[in-house]
Amino acid sequence: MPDRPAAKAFYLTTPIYYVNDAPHIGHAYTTVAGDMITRWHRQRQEDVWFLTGTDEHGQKVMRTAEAHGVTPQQWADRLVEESWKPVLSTLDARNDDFIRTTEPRHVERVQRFIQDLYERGDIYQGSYEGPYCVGCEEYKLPGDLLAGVGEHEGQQVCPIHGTPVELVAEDNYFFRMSAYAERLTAHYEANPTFVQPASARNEIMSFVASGLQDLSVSRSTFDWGIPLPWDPEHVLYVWFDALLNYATAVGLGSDDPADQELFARTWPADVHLVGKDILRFHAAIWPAMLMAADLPLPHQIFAHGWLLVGGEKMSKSKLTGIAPSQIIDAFGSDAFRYYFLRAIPFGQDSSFSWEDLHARYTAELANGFGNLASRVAAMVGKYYDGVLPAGGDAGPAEAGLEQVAARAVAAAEEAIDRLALHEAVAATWTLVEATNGYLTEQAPWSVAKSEIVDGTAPTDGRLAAILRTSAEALRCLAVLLHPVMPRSAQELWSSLGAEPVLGPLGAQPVSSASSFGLLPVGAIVTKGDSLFPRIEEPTEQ
RNA sequence: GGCGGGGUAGCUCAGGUGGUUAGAGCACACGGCUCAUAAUCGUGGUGUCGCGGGUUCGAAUCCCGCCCCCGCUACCA
Repeated sequence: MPDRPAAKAFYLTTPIYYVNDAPHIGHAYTTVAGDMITRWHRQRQEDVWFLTGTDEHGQKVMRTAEAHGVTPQQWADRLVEESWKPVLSTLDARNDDFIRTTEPRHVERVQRFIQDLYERGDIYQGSYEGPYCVGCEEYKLPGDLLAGVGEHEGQQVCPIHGTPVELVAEDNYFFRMSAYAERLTAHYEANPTFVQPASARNEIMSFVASGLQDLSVSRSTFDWGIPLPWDPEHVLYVWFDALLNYATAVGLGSDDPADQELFARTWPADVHLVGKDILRFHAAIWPAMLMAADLPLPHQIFAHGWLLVGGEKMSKSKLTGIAPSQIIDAFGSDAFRYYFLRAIPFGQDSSFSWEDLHARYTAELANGFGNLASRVAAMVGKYYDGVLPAGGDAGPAEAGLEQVAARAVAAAEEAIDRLALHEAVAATWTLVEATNGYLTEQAPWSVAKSEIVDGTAPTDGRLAAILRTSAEALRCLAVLLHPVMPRSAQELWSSLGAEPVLGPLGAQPVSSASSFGLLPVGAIVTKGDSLFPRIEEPTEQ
C-alpha cells in the first residue's frame, strides 16, 4: 500500500434520471456524452470514475405509481430494471456505478448530511407560503398561473384545472441559501470554467446576482422521500436528496474504510454533465450545499443543449419523444453514439432528424470510415494473404499522413479538455479523410501491377509501404474512435490483428496513438464484415 | 415586460474587433480511379448575409428602428 494518497481519479457524473418516465434520446445523449468523455480519459490510461443513476423520490413518482396501482418503490424498481439499466447496455455505456436514491446507502448518508447541516444552523424551521391548487394538491409557480376569466375574473387560476388557487402556508424547514450568494458569485468569477458553456455561466451568474432566497427543503404533505432525522413528519425536498447522490455514491457519509477511500479518490467531481433545464440546481444550489458542509466544490458543471425535433424541444406530449432503441435498432449503437457526438456542437441546441442521421451514417460511417477499413484490409488480403508486410522506406507521403495523425491526436486531446466533443470527433475524422486521399494518390493497386512478379508481391517495396502505412492510420483511428464507437473500434482492432501483438485496444495510450510503426510486421489482417453496412431506406419513425 | 442568444447558400452551420470576387460539410453536376460497402479522389455553381434607415472610401460585420425564433426571469423533477 502506498503511503501517499492515491491519485485523484477523473470523476464524471450524468444527472440521475427521474424514474417518472422511460428514457428517450435526450437522456441517452447525456449518457453517451459522459461515456465518451470518461472512455477518452480511460484511453489516456487515467484512473476514472463514471457515475449515473436514478432519482426516485418526490410527489410526481408517487402520483404516477398510484395511477398505476403500485407502490412508489415498486414503480421505481420496475422502471429502473426494465428501462433505465437496460438502456445503458444498449448504449454501451461503461459506468462504474449506478446509484438509486432509494438505496439504503444513499438514504443513510443523506440523513447524516442533512443532520449535520441542521446542527450547523444552516437548516431552520420556517413557513412556506405559496399559491396552492386544491385540484392538483400542489403548490404552483407564480409563472404557471393564468389570469382567470368569467366567474374567476380577476383571480389567478391553475392552468390545469382553471380554478382559482389559494394562498396556503405550510411549516417547512429551510436551507439558508441566501447566505451563500456572495461566495457563489466570487466562485463563478474566480473560476470561469466552473459553469460552462459561457451562455450557461451567464445565466447562472445573473440569477445569483439578482439575489438568493432561502430554499424550502422539506415537505410534509406527502411521504415519498427521505425523512428528516430530527423530524420524521417531514421528507426532504427531492432535489436536495437527488443532488447529494454525486457525493453519497462515492462514499460521503460512510464509515466503511473502502467507501472513504473511494471518496478520497474521486471527490471533488471533475464534471457534472447536466441538461440546460437543471442547470440552476447544479450550478447554484448544489455548490451552496457543499459550501455549507465545508466540502470541496466540483470542478465543472457543463450544460448541454436540447435536442430539437422539428424545431421544437423534444417532448413526449407532442409525440416527438424518441426512444433510443428506435434509432439503435436501425443503425446500431455505434452510429447512435457517433451521430450525437459528431453532429451536435456539445453545449448547443441542435436539431435531430432521421434524414440527417441517415445522411451522416451513409457519408461518414459507411462510405468514409467503414469503407476505408474495408479497402485496406482487402488489399492486404489480396496482395499479401493478410500478413502485414514490412514495406520499403517511408517517403514524403507516408510522413505526411503520420503528421496528419499527430495533428489529429493533438487537436482531439485539446478539444476533449474543453469538452468540445464534436471537435474531437471532427479532428479524428481528418485522418479518415487523409487516409482515403493517401490511398487514392498512392494507388497501391497500380503499384501492384508493376511490382508483382510471378504472383508474388515484394514485402519491402512501395506497395507494402503504402499498405503498412494505411494500416497504421487505421490502428491510430481504432484508438481514437474507441471512446466514441467502442464496438466498431474493437472490430477494427481485431481486423488489424493487433490484439495478439499489442494487447487490448483499451490499453493503447492516446499519447502514442499517432506514432506509426507500432503494428508489427506479420500481424494477421482479416477483412471482416463491413463495419457500417449501407442502409438503403431512410428509416421512418 | 426585463435580461441573454439567434435570424448567412436547398439542408446543418462557421465567419462577425468593418476591407480584395462571403466560407465549410452535406446534397447536386462533371472529370479521374477501380483496392473498397456503386465506395474513393479532384473540379464546379449556387446566396438582395431577417427588414428599413444611418456612419464610412468601404458593412454580413458598427449605430438606430422594426419583425420573427429560442432561453432565463427560483423551490414539478
